[in-house]
Amino acid sequence: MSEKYWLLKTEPETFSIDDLKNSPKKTTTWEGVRNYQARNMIRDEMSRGDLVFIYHSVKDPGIAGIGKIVREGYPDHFAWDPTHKYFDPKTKQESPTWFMIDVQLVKKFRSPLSLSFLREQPGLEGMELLRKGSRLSVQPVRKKEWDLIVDLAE
DNA sequence: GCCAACGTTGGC
DNA sequence: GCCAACGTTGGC
Repeated sequence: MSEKYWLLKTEPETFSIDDLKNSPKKTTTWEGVRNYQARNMIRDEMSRGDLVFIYHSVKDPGIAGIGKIVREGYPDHFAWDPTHKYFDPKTKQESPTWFMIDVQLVKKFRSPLSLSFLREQPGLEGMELLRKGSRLSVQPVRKKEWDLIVDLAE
């Protein structure tokens, strides 16, 4: 069973790779995904040990580094907290709608790979991230794309 | 700030 | 089940 590769989006003004770096054990919960397609990947497909790119969206968009899934999908309890911004009144404790994972920092890139730089790279044309209108906050990454990007970062 | 792309909601 | 209206995401 080989590890799989993913990309996780975050808005750095909400939670950045530096926040992850400064977290205890460099590990954080990754909650708040409220999209069914992304939920399905978190709940059904991600495994402990899979690697993820940490992608910063909106402000200086680009891949900032690498993380590792250290806990597989489990119910996102923030959905049941009425005071929390991720509260979802429609989901029930008996049948959780939303799931979260725990992610540990593996490395922060010396300099992030910007979206515009990635667009220029031969071999990445088919990447979900680069598709016009791509909004998924959790995306699968092909092994060849993963390897190419890791090479570019070094 | 603009706006294209996309997901969700709700009337019918 | 269709689809218009609306809200959100996110690049630029």
